[in-house]
Amino acid sequence: MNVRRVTIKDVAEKANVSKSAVSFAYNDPSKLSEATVEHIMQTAEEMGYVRSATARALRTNSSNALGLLLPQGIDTILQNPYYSLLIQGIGQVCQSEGYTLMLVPPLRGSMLKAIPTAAVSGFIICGLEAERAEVVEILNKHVPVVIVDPAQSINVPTVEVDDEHDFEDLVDRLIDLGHRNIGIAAIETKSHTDYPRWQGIVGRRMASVVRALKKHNLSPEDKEITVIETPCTYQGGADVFNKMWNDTNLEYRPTAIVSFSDIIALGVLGAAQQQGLRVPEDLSITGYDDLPLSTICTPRLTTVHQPITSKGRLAAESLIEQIRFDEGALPVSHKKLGTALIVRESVGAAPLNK
Amino acid sequence: MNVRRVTIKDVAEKANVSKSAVSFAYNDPSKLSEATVEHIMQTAEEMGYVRSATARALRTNSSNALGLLLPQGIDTILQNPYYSLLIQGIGQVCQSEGYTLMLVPPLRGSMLKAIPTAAVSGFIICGLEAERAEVVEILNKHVPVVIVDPAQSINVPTVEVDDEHDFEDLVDRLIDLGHRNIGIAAIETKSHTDYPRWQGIVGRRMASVVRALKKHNLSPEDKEITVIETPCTYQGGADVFNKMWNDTNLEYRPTAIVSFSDIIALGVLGAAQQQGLRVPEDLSITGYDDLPLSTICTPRLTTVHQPITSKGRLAAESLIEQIRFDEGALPVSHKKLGTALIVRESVGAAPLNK
DNA sequence: CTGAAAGCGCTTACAG
DNA sequence: CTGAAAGCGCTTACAG
Repeated sequence: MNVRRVTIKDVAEKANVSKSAVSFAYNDPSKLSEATVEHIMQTAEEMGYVRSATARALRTNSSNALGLLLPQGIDTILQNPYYSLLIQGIGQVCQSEGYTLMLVPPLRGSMLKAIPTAAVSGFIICGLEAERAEVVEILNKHVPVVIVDPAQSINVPTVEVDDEHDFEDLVDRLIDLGHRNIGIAAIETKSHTDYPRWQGIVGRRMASVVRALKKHNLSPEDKEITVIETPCTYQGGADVFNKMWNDTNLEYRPTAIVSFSDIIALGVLGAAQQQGLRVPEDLSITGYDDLPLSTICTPRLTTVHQPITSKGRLAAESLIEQIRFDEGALPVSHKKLGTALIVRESVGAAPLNK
Repeated sequence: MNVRRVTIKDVAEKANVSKSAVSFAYNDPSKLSEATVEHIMQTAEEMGYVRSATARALRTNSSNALGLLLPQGIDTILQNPYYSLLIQGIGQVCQSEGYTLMLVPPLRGSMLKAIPTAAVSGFIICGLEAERAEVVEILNKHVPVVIVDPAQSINVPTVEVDDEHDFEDLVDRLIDLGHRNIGIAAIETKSHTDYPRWQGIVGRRMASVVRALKKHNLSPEDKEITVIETPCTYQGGADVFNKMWNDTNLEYRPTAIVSFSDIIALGVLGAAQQQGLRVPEDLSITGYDDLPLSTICTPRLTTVHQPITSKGRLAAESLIEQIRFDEGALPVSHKKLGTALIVRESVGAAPLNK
C-alpha cells in the first residue's frame, strides 16, 4: 500500500493517550469520558485509522465471518442460480446475526486445501468430494463445519433434501405419457465414473431415474435412453440438446429430456426453441430445483421444487450454533427438507409418429 | 469449538521437531528433508491441524482475500442477477490470481462501518452513499479500494459505464413510437429525495430520461408521466406495474413502462402478463442491463446492454494491482466501458385508443 | 484514566 | 536441521 498502515499506537501518540484508551474508545467507550472518546475518534478518523480485523480476530479468536466452501470457481458456480438462492438463504442469517460471508473456491483443485486459507469462524460445505468424508470428520473437531447435501452419511452436521421420491415420480409420469426415447442430462461430476457409481445428489437423482425406468422394464442401458453428463449451466444444457438431437441416431432421438437441474433444462429449452422445436409438442423438458426462472420462460418448466433458500438458512444457523457453542458436545444435527413435484406446461404426451 | 485449537506448537511437540520445522514444512519444504516433511505432514493431518489463516495474515500482512462492499444485505443484493454477474467477473480474477471473495454487507446501516470488520486486502465498493466520498479518499491511502459506478467524480480508482446516451435513445425511441403516457420504474435509493437530486447511476439514468422527454417537450412533471421508485427486485417490478396500472387515474395509465433495470422490467412483465395484458400490444416494457434472463422471457426484453462481468473483472484487476503495488504512487485509474441499445420484442407502437 | 505487559498463532532471520 | 527470539496489531486484566 501507498503508506504504512496507521496503527493503534500511532493514534495513541497523536491523541496523547495510551493504546489502551484507543482500544477502549472502540470496544468499551463507557470506560472513558465522552470527551476523551470524541477526541480519540476524531484523531483516528483524521489519520485514516482502520482497525485491523486480522489482529482483532487473532486476539479475540472470532471473526464474524462464515466461509462457503465451493466445489468450483466462483464464476462457474454463480452461473447456476441455484447458488444464488443458497447464498441468499445464508445471507439472511448473516444479516440478522451480523456475519459476513466468504466465498472460498477450491485451491489447486481441492476444496480441503482451501480451508486453511480463509480467516473464517466455520465453513458451509457444498458438494464435497465424497472420499474426503473422514477428513471432514477430523476437521470438524476443530473447525465448525456443516455439509449441504452430503454424498454419504457422515458424523458431521448436515442439511439436505429428501429427493428420493419426487424425481422418480416425475420420470414415471413421463413414461406414462408415452415417452420411451428419453434423454437424461446429468450434472457433470469430477469422478468420471459410470452412472452406477455416481455419488451425492447426482447419484441419488440417477438412482431415482433408474427406479422409475425399471418400473416400466426400461434401463439406462437401453438404446432408447441416452445419458449425457454436462456442466450445470445454461450452456451445458444447450450443448446436451444439440448432442441428443443432432449427433445421435435419428431413431433414438429423445421425445423427452430429463435434466438434473433447472438451469440445464433452460439451456435445453433455449436450444430446442432456437432449432424451431415446439415444447412440449415436439419435445418434453423437465428440470429440478424450481428456480424463479422456471416460471419466467415459456412454456413454464415442469420440475421438482426444492427449498434452496431454506437449505442455506438452516445451514448457516446450524453453523453459527456450533460457533457459539464453546465447550462440550453439541449433538450432531441432521436436517432433511422435503421436495415437491411441480407440473407445468413443458411436458406433454410423446409425439405419435416417431 | 469442541476442542482447543491444534497449533503449530502441538504438532511440533508430537512430531518431535521444532516449530520452525513445522512452519517450513508448509511454507518452504525445500529446507527440510523429504522424510521430515512427510513425517510432519502426517502428524499434522492425524491431529487435525489447520493453519490459522488469521495468524498468517497478521504475520505476513496479506490475506489473499478481496472484499466486496455491498449497499444492502447479501440476501437482497443477490435477488438482482446483476450482482451475480458482477461477482462472476470478480470471481474470474479471483480464480486466476488465487484470491477468495468476502461479501461485506453494511454494518448498522453503514457501508463504511463494515470495512474494519473484514480481514481482506482491499475493497471493491458498489453503490456507495455519495456523501462519504471524502472518507473513501482518506481510506484509500491505507486500504486499497476501487469504486464501481461512483456517484460523483472522486480521486480513487473507479470502473464505470458510460450510460449517458443509450438510455436516452431508448426513451426517445419510445416517444417516437407514439407513447405519451409513460411510467418510469426507478431504482429505490436511500436518499428519499426528489428525482432532480438523485445520485449515481439512478441520477444519471433519470437525467437521460429527462433529456429524452425534453426533446419532445415532455417532462416528468407532466400528468402523463408517472415516476415510481422501487426496490431492484422482481417483486419490486411487479409492485410498480400494479400501482401504475391499477392505482392511477385510468386516463394516465402508461402505454410504456421504462425500468431502470432488467429485473424490475421482468417483474413488470410478469405482473402485466398475469393480468392478461399482451406485451407489447397493450404495454411496452424496457429494461436496463441486458441480463441473460432478458432473452429467456417472452417477449424478449428491449434493453440497454452493459458489460457487467467485464466491470467486475476490471474492478478486481485494478484492486489487485493496487494491493501488489507496495510502495510509491500508482496512478489513479478511471475506467469507462460502453453500453449498447438492444432492441427486441417487448416494445411496440403505442395502442391507438387510449 | 495510564502504562507496562502478556499473548493470540504464526513467519522468518539468526546463531548454532 | 534446531531453538530461542522478535514481531505482526490488537485486547484485556492488572496495578497504579
